[in-house]
Amino acid sequence: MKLLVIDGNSILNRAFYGVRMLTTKDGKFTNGIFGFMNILLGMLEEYKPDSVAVAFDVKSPTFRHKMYDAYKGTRKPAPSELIEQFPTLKELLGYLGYTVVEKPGYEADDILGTLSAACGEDDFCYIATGDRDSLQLVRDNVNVLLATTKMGKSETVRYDVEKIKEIYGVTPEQLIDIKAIQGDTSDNIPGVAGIGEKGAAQLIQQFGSIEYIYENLSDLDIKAGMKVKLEASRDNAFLSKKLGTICLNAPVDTNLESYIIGQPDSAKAANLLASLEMFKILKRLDLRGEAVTEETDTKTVKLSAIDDYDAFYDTLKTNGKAYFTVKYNDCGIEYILFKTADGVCLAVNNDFMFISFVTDIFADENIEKYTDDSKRLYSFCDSCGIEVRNIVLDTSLAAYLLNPNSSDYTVEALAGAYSLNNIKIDSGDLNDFYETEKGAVDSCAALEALCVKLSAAVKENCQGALLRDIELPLARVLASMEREGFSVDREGLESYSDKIGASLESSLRKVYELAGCEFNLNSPKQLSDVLFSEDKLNLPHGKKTKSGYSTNADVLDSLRDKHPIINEILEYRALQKLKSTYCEGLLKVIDNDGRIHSTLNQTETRTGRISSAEPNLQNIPVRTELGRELRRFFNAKDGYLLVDADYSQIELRVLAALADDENMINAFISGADIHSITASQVLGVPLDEVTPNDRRKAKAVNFGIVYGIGAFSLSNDIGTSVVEADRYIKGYLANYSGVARFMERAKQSAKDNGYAQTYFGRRRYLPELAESNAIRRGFGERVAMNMPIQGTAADIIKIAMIRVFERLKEEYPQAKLIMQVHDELIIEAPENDAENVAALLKETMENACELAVPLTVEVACGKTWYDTK
DNA sequence: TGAGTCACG
DNA sequence: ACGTACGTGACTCAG
Repeated sequence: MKLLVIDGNSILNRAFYGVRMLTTKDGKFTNGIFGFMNILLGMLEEYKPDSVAVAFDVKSPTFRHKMYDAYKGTRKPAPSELIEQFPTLKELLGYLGYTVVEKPGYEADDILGTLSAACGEDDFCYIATGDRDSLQLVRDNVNVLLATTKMGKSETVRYDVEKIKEIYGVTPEQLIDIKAIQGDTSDNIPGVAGIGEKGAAQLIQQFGSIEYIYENLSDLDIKAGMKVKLEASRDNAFLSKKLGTICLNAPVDTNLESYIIGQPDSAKAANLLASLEMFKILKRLDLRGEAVTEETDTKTVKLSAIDDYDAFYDTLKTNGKAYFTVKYNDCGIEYILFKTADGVCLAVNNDFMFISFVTDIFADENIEKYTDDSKRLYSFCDSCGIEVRNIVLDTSLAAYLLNPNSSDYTVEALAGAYSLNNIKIDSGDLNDFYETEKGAVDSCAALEALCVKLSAAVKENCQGALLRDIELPLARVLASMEREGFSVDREGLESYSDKIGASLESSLRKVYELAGCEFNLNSPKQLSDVLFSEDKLNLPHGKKTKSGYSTNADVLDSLRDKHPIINEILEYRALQKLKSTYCEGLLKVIDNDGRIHSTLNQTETRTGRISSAEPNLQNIPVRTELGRELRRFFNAKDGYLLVDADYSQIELRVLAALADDENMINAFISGADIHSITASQVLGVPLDEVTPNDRRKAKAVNFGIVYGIGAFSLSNDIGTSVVEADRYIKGYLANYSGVARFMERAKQSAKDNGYAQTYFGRRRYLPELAESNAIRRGFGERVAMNMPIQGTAADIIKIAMIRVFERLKEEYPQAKLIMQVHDELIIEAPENDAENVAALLKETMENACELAVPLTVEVACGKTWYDTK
């Protein structure tokens, strides 16, 4: 019999602290269970036991923290986030067929000991724990699998008798004697006062046991000082040995047969895992098949090839709905899978009929389309002139609205999330196809049911309009923007790159000279060594990071006048960034058409913004002149101009409106500079007496408020004392009392609902608000205040994008929207249309949303992006 | 792969 | 006593 005995408390503890905080959408904490299952599954795969017992302490679990305990002499109770995971884990283990063993009055340790001792000659026992104390249980047929969590990755190390000998130089039983001398404050084991780890180990290595040592104490070759210590703690040493010995005869069932892995209750296990949103684990356990037979109704779906396109089209027309997924390859569409009432139907792109078939279907206004990646579909269809009409659901967009705190919106993941991944495929003649395209077929089989669930959930959340009027139409706009791309002057960028490269080299040489040595300046670690080591420049160091002292711009800035090297390093950093990220990075991604086509992600951010990647065109430099020069190479093609418009202070205006703050609303209506007005009101001075410095501070507070500011950070930002920063904030909130009330309301509402939301009903779930860790809870509160503001602004510009796109198509079809930078839109328009397009753009953006404050837009035309500012 | 840094709104 | 403003993406080093 091969037995795996797990110290449930210890492994769950390790897992909890080793895995980043995870929660389900409704706020249940799951990171410990997740880590536990990963460790368990890893062990099951590696050691293949036929019996499994999981031991738990019955008393409430504690958080063992040696440093803390050494100081306090007690144990800190485990946080509620961990405690609440115990019952669920036990339930799950039960469903999976593993025996949970608990005995009041006994610790998990004792159960491990007892079960391992119950193993006979023909048995083998693995003990899984994170606690080194259990190493004393190792025998010829008992190994300990010690789980350690290093940098979020769990690793288990197997200890057998030899490994113990190698590491500790003693037998497993002698570990008890070492500990009896050494003691352990966290376990209240006194040990011998004055002798620690090293001394204890040496004594036992040399003499074997405390019994032998004390029986022959006077004769042994031990230093006199140590003998005195030993003598003084004689009673404690024997007491400690007793305390440190793990019990081998706890009153638990020692018949190993009882622990043979039982038949899992697959349905319950699958349901529980699904409710914990652990789809990876679910998949790894492969519970799919059996889960179906139990309680959910079995669905077998037939996979067949469409042989008659016309007949198939007719059935779609009759239904008025088409559920489909598309597989693309280099040449276009490889095949399409349709989910119908009868099953999954395959249309392969292998004849001329196929294209006319899909063209007709996609363009058919009367067929509602349900699919999984509408942006890609629009993009492909645009590229070959196929119309796409009436997409009513995109699973990724719906799921993103339901919960943006996710990173995987594939149908596969979503089917898992909604427990729809238990559909069997009857592949018939298409067995070969199914073998190679299993994932796609399984996904399509779940598509219809998934759409039903997602639609219902969106409706329940009152997010139907958000989906229908914003996200779905936006996908088409983004597809077009990606396809259009941004024209770039390659030669100009190359020569700029050379120029930067030359400065970079000379800058590097100057740094080496000033440092008196050569090193890798790109390595913060090496730089920190050069700057702060006593034998190098020995500059005063600031805050520390995990791997040394920070060398970031803030720190360096404060050292500017301490050493001439600092300026040069900052210069080097700036140049290096321009060269590697912007010159080389951008040159690499200029397409054959001379344009850069970045990807605009619609389901990436938690606030509802879109993001740009490969390359990111939303962070092209603008704040320094040298960086801003880069924008000269982003241009309009021949005969065209760029039309660039950006919202003025959109987030503050949204805040004023959401907060319904009369003061702030009037400030915006007056049309004067908001930062100056703020300074004037908060300081109680007339508007024309506001100094630039006052304005600068007010501006910092205005920004900070949007982020859920604290006095500390503000003081850092504007270079005043924390006390003074606090005064600013207090004054600000007293003046804008509506804003103060809004912030409280936002926090309370997020706490009550579990999520923050925008004006348009976009949600962001905030499990952080339920955490006991004050730092993380504070973060949750700041997000609760920020998300409605940032998110509402994001919603507004999305609406503007859709309207601008539609109007351009109608009125100036040659002008194209090509870029969005959160509060800025860029159009490439024919020179002759540019002025009109500029007016259209400004008007559409300003009227995207009716708020209590006006939205104002500044617009400019130019040949390059640089020229539009 | 994660940490550190820095570009943008 | 803690750590310290929201949201992104890319590059580099080092284990």
